[in-house]
Amino acid sequence: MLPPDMLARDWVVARIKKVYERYGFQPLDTPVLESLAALVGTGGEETNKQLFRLKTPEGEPIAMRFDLTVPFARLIAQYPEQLKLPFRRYHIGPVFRADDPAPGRFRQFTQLDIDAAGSSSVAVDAEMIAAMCEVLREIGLNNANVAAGRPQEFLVKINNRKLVDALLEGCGIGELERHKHVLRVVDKLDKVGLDEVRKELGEGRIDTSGDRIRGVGLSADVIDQIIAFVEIHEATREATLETLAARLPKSDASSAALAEMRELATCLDALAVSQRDAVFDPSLARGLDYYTGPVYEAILPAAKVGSVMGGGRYDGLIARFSEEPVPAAGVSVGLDRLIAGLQAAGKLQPADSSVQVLIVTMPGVPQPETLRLAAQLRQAEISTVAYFGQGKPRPRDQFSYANRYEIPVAVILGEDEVKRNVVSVKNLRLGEWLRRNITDNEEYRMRAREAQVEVSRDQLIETVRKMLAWTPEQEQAGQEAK
RNA sequence: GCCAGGGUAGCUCAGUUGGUUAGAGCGCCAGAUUGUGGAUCUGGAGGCCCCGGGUUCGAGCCCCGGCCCUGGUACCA
Repeated sequence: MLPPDMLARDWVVARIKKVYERYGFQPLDTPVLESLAALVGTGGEETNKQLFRLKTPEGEPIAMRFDLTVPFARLIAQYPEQLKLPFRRYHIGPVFRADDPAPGRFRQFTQLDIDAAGSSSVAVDAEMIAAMCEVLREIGLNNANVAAGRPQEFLVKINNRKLVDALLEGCGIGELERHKHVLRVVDKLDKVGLDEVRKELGEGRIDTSGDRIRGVGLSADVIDQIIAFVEIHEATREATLETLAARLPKSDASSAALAEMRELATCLDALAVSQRDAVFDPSLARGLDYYTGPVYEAILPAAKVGSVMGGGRYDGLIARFSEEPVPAAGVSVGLDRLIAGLQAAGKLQPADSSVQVLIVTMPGVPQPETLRLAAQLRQAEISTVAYFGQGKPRPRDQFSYANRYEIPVAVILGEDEVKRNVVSVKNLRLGEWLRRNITDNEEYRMRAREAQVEVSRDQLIETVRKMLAWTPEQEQAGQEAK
């Protein structure tokens, strides 16, 4: 990964960590490799196939982790003495899936997870959702102007496995396989639309490429019931719940699920999670098999990369590693996908480097002079590089270099400057701005030094700082003031 | 797996009914400009036209086979 991508990535990671720590999650790390037994069977058949399998030199079967949730569950189960519950941690690291790579889908990618073990309270789920929204806002997305007609920049969808289960069982669909088939089809709602989903739940349909697609084969009234459930979109989470309550088949399971969602709604309100940022969406279906309650997912509507964050409650997972059942909930951020999405939405300004100052030297200037200058700038926490390229250090090449790496300020140290104990400091962005409309070579060259001042050494830092703070807008305002 | 579209310069792509020396833009390098970048102008480098076979006087282009990529879709009992 080259510097422009790494700079963007580090920026995003730093923002996300800040939010996680604000919510009281502590950092933690685990090995990339886990014993195969720990990973198999935790995420359903799907994930078993996606495992990269290996062997230790001793012949033990191991595999590379496909997410950070399962290693977390293993950890909680393994150290009951050392970890006092409830326990919450965040975790950043690479995960691996032996899948066919697709847009926004990679074989190795980085996840940034938060998880909380040892509480079955929906308050924890609400905090997960609040943290998701806050992360997305912290990296520069917001929905504040949606009312004014601006597009939705992110959306967190919330559903509950228990609701879906109650619906399908109420419709007489008991078997797990058909259950999953229905969810797979419903998941396509955004992509293919209501009519196509309706067909696929019944007899099947012919898709745009002419392929026949096998349907689930449900009867018309069951399909109607599912569609009626899935298409509910009210203005608030509370209103969605009311409509939901009216349309769900009555049963103990459905009233329990509804009660849980009402409580979640109350908690979200208390956390001031905007109705615009996070909605109840009965059509949300999430793949992983271990979810047992609320599930959540974040999308960036402007980018077609799929979901960028996902999570939910998995009260049964830790029990697979220990006698003690431990309830837990968590959220994963697919970092690479999130960054791809931000870029697609034009929300990340790519930078070529984070260097602030280039020291431009002339032939005949002793290197120790240059290094002393660099040290002075670095002392002041200014990121500085001196040009030590091959060949004669022509100033033209050095300015060209600064331009290539978007270094905003040049500090020029020539024989003149050394002799008189001064430096020349040039604001390269201002220089570009001043000469932006010139097409005549003569004039262009004459105005080469316009953005440049000569200062004594003890004014250097102050001068550089001012230039770093420069923006075209500020320049515009200054000009108009005159 | 299936359907569709691709594979030509570092990148994005053009390439006429098959015609001899394969192009453009961007990028890169150099010069105009020996202490001043990005603008402008001039010049230059850079190609197993995916691979193998075939048709033809002649193939980047047509035919057959393969490989790879992209999009869509399915399967993952």
